[in-house]
Amino acid sequence: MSTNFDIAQLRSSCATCSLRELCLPVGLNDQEVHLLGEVVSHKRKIRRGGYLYHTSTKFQTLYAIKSGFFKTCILEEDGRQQVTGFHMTGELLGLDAISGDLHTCDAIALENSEVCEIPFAKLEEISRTIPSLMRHFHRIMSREIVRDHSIMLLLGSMKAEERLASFLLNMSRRFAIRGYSETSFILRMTREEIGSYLGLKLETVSRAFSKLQHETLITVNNKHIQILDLDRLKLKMGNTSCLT
Amino acid sequence: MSTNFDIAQLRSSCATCSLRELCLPVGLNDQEVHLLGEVVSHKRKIRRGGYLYHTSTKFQTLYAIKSGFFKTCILEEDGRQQVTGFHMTGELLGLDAISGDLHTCDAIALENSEVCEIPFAKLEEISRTIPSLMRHFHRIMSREIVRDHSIMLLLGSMKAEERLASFLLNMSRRFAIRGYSETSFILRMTREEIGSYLGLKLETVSRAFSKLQHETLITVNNKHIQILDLDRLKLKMGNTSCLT
DNA sequence: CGCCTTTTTGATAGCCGTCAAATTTCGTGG
DNA sequence: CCACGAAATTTGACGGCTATCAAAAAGGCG
Repeated sequence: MSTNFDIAQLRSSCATCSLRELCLPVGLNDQEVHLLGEVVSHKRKIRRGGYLYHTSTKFQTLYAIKSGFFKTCILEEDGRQQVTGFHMTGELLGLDAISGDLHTCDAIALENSEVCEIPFAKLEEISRTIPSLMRHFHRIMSREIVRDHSIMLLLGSMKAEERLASFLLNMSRRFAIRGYSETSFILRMTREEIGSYLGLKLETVSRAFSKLQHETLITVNNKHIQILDLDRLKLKMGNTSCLT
Repeated sequence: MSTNFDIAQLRSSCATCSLRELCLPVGLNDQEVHLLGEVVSHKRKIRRGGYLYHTSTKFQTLYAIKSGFFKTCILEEDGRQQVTGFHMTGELLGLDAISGDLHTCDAIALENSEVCEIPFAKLEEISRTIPSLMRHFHRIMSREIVRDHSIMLLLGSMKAEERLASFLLNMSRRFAIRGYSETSFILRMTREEIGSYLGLKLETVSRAFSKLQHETLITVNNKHIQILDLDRLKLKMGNTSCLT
């Protein structure tokens, strides 16, 4: 029975996870990954539309997305709302909550999803003995800051079509990294959610889709997007670094 | 002579720095602060208009602002530019560079300034033995992410006047924390830089200043701003959390 | 299959960007 | 300390982009 238990552990641990090279374990050796796996043993399933966490609830664990797709959004008292990000497999959720021990946004599943729970106190603890883990964790936080800066550039200086092109190229690249097609994919979010993320109204997003389609840069079939000319789409947005 | 040296060390170390409660040493005991001080011994002066670092240069050290005022901005190949932040004493610069070992923005002094150099490798090293340092460093990075999210909200959903009100309230609060007046201060940056930060053109910023002045919410004398009614100014921006 | 949500498209209005010119401020050198 | 020129700021007029309002069409879930 001990054997069965070990196998189950192994199965669900970081060591054998297909996302090992995308997620927190990047750069760790086998022994280190094993240690990390013991900290990250617990998992959680979230149904489409369900909340992974709510704003203002206590923060104790980070979450790594094992499968599925999430959005995070902030909601102000006055009703103002904004999607701050869309999140795919291997990405970490909850980094914003470290600063105040409370979640500062809602995380909502856009399809049935599964996450790995990473108790933050334990992560800090073991990262003291695994320098490469600490370093990679710092890189992940820093990358989030860089991402946010490029979204600020987008929101501050791009027109609707440029924003949408930028968004599609970003999606394309992230799908490609995960082994999916970079030119044909299904968007999990609504036009309204895209608009909130890009600082546009849903009608403007819809119009921008139509415009890009008329210019034969993409094909739009509701949520199914096909990119017909990646290079020309990149030109659209002036060769900026497209939401790194 | 050994005595003189020790005194000099002490003088320039974190232990006696007036920003101890604002900066990296928050939450550390005397012994820990002393250790940190040895890592942070080197300082650097930057003249107004000078660069602390350039985009794409190698990253090795973080900087804590000892005195003065900085802006950070990203510059795209196509000429698109955006101010990503204004930075005051006690704040850390360079966090964005951790992810790729290269600086992703320019940091420029808006007045004669002095910074403390924090070799990042050494910071990671000693934070392994000082858990409270590691924790606070994580909080600082996380806070940067939260700040960026609130700027995204601002850029994505606020009108010009609301953005400016939000910006002024943010400045006000940060001056107050540092012991300066929260209702009367000198802005170090130009209208164009404010506009770049807020996703507006300089003329629009100027008009928004005039509008707020006509409504007797503030008094504007070029770079000198006086806030006449903090509460009404907060109402202006719909009680959002004003660039936390 | 039917209802509800999402998306598309059109018409109109308002905010902000652009262009322009006058005025003030600031930095430099005499 | 003053004077000059460059830079920054303010204000006006106009146009374009996007929000808003509205209605129809398409898609999805029970």
